[in-house]
Amino acid sequence: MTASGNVYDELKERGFVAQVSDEDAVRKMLGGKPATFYIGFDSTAASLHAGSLVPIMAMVHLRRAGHRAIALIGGGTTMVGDPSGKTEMRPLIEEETIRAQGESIRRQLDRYLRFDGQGALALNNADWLLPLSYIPFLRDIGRHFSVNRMLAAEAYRLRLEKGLSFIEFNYQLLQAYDYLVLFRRHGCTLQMGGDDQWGNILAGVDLIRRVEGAAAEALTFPLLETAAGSKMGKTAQGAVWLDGSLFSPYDFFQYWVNTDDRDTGRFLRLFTLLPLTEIRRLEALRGRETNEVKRALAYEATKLAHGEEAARDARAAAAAAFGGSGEKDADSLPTTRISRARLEAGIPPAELFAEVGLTPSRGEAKRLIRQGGLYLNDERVDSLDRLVTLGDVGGDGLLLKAGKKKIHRIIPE
RNA sequence: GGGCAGGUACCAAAGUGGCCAAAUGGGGCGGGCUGUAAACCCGCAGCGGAAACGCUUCGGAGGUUCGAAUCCUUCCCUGCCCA
Repeated sequence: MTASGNVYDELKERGFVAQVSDEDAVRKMLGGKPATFYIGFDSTAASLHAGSLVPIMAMVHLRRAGHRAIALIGGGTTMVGDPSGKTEMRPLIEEETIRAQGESIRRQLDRYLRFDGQGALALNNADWLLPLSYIPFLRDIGRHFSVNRMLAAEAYRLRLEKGLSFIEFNYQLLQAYDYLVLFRRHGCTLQMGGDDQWGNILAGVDLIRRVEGAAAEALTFPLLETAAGSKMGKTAQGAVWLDGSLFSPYDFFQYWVNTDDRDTGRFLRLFTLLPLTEIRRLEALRGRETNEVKRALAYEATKLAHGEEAARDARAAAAAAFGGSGEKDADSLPTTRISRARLEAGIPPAELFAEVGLTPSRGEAKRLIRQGGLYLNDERVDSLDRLVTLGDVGGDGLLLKAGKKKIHRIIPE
């Protein structure tokens, strides 16, 4: 907590604030009695990813300060697709898929927010969007929107060059309408979202003013990029999913450990609940010690996403893999069991590495062998036809490494 | 609906009958240096194969040809202009 004790100031200090409609009004709202706010999550995938952690953590902070959180699952809006900031149209998603994905997103959010129907609730805009009638909607809501103004918006600029279909052009109306519905039904007076949502959120603010004559506020979070300039929450292999079956807690932990030095302070503020005083201490550390800091970041973030036990396991596995400090635990490493018989016969290394998923194909494994990038028990594999046999297996099994960081363990059975 | 320009690998973008598994850039991956960081240097690059070589790929489907990403037909998609 900051000196003022106002969550708004805490959010700001932690780097959550990109734009606010009316800073004084928002500070006042969040400094007083419980206010109701919402953030929308479209159901475009079966899992949220690390990028979604910014809005999630913002909700967690506000919730801890006693405000009422509404997580709005975009079961209706996902049927349409948000063009904001996108270079091209997304393929439409099947209704059934959207429903299922929305449900799993709701479950993920529950980990962080604990939906209790009081201080935190999960709603789905499919409930009011899907039954809408076209003509009444146009007359009641559509008339408040200026096409001229929408076309001038930054969020559409790219799309005006590359093409924007009418269905996507409607997205903003639906999101604005969501805000209106939540204002009416739940007294929601603050909508937050990524900075690319600024236009959509303001459209809702305007709509509420026009039809209800009331003030509602908007707050956006910065769109994060890593110091290296890549999008937060994405790796070359794909998204850093919050779902442990899509992206293991171990990999999740490692993702954070591999944070760029320049990002650690920023990330500690955004992605952990550590007090600011502690964060300031940690980010002052330099050199080799920054690895300590990154482990703290990784541990906290993993704990929030997967629970304390998974976080401890991931930390132990990382220690085993990299020989760092902390308890080591080879059992926590990703492991595959291979029959004794196959090992006795001997397995070509490329086959083995590809089989356990350390390399996408045998060809890639061979490429790595030629480049000296594959290791058996930390010894470089120097030949394509040196077979892996039972003799290579030690007490903790057989350790495979692709590059210095991707690790897998083999246990005979 | 008409005219024009396009659809190539993760992205961008060359290639316009054989020398193309496909230039180049970015990204990626590996090695080196380091701190599981950054920067920098070197290298790799469809799948299978030790290799020879084989197989699949240039929006989809057909066709011409000894041979097609390249030519023809047709369909789908996108942008621009006109309606």
